[in-house]
Amino acid sequence: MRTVGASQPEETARAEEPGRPAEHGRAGGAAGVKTARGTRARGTRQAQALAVALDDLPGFCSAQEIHAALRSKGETVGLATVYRHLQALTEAGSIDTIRDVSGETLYRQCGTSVHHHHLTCRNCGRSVEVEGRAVEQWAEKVAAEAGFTDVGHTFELFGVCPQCAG
Amino acid sequence: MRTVGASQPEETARAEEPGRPAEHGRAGGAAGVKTARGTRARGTRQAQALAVALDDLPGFCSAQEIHAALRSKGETVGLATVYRHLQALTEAGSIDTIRDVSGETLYRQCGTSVHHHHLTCRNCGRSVEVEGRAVEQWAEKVAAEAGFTDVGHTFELFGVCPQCAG
DNA sequence: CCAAGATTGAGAATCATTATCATTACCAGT
DNA sequence: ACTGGTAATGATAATGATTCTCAATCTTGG
Repeated sequence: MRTVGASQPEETARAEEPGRPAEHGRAGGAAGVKTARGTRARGTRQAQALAVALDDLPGFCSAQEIHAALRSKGETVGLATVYRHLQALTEAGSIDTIRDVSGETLYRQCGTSVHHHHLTCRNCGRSVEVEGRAVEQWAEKVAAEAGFTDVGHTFELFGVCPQCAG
Repeated sequence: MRTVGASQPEETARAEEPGRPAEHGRAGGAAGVKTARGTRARGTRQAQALAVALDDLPGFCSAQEIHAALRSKGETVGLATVYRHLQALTEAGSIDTIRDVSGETLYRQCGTSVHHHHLTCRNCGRSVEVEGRAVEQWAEKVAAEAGFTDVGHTFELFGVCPQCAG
C-alpha cells in the first residue's frame, strides 16, 4: 500500500460511541446545492466532509485512503459513499484521477478544468500539474497517421519529488 | 468484457485423442531452455502453448482472454500458469503490457525491446507500436524542471482502428 | 531407477471497486 | 406541523482480476 503524507492511525477505534444513534441520510442544515438529478455536489454532510478531506490531502490518494482519513477525523462516511462521490466528482470534472502502478485509482482535487497531466511523487503522492500541449498534439498526429479515430490517451509521470529525495 | 478481433471458436472441433491421460507438469520432449531459476522461458508444453497463442492473437488481450483462447484450442493450461508466464515474460521484456481503461492488464508479444508505446484499438485490441522519442524527451525535461528524480511514465493511446471504423 | 528440484493447476485468498437494498433525511405540498 | 415522494446513505454482499498455497507431477542428473 502506498503511504500518504497525512497520518493514518491504523488502530482506528472500530467501536462507535455506544449511545450514539446510528446517523443516516443527509446532513441536517446543509444548504443543498441541488443538481439536476442524482448527484448534488456537496449538499450533504458527507459530501462536504469529502470535499474538505480532498482539500486537506496534499496529493493523489486512493479512495480507501480518503475514507480512512475521514474516519480518523471523526467523520462517519461509508466507503460506498466515498466511492460514489468520487465518481460523481470525476465525471463532473472537479477532481482528477490517475492510476498508480498497481492499478489503484488515485484522486485529487484539481484547479483547472482544462486538460492536463500530472507528475506525481510515488512516495508521498504530491503532484505537479503539467500542461502537455506538446504531447496532445503529438498524440493526435500519430493517431491520424495510423488512421485511428476517436483517440484518447492516458499519460502519467511518476517520480520522486525533491522533498522525498532530499 | 472486451472482445478481441481474432475469432475464438468456442467449441473448437479439435478433440484430442480420447485416451489422453491427464497431463501434468512439464512436456515430454521439450528441449527446455533453462534459465537461472524459476522461469524457463518456453521449455514446457504450457509455456510453448502460451507462446503460440501470443503469436496468434493480433493485438493486446487480457490474461483471461489468453487463457480462454488456449482452452478453446484444446490446450489445458491453468489460469495461474498463464499469469505466471505472462509475468515472467514481461519481466524478461519479451512481451508488452498496457492497462486498459478498466484497469485490466493486457499483454502482447512485442518485437523490439527498445522502449516504445502503443496506439491500441479499443474495439479489437489490434495495436500499432509508436516510437515516442519526442514524448520521452519532453517527459524528462518536465520532470527535471520540477526537480523530480527517478522518473518513469506510462503513456497509452486508445482509439478505433480503420478496420473497426469502416 | 532414484532423489532433488522445478512446474503445474485447482481452489482459496486478496483487494479494490460495484451493486444491493433497507433505512433515513430533505423537500414541496397540503 | 404532517406527509408522501425521492435522493442519499451505508452495511454488506457480490464481482472480478490477480496472487498465493500446496499437493501432485514431471524432468533431469547421477
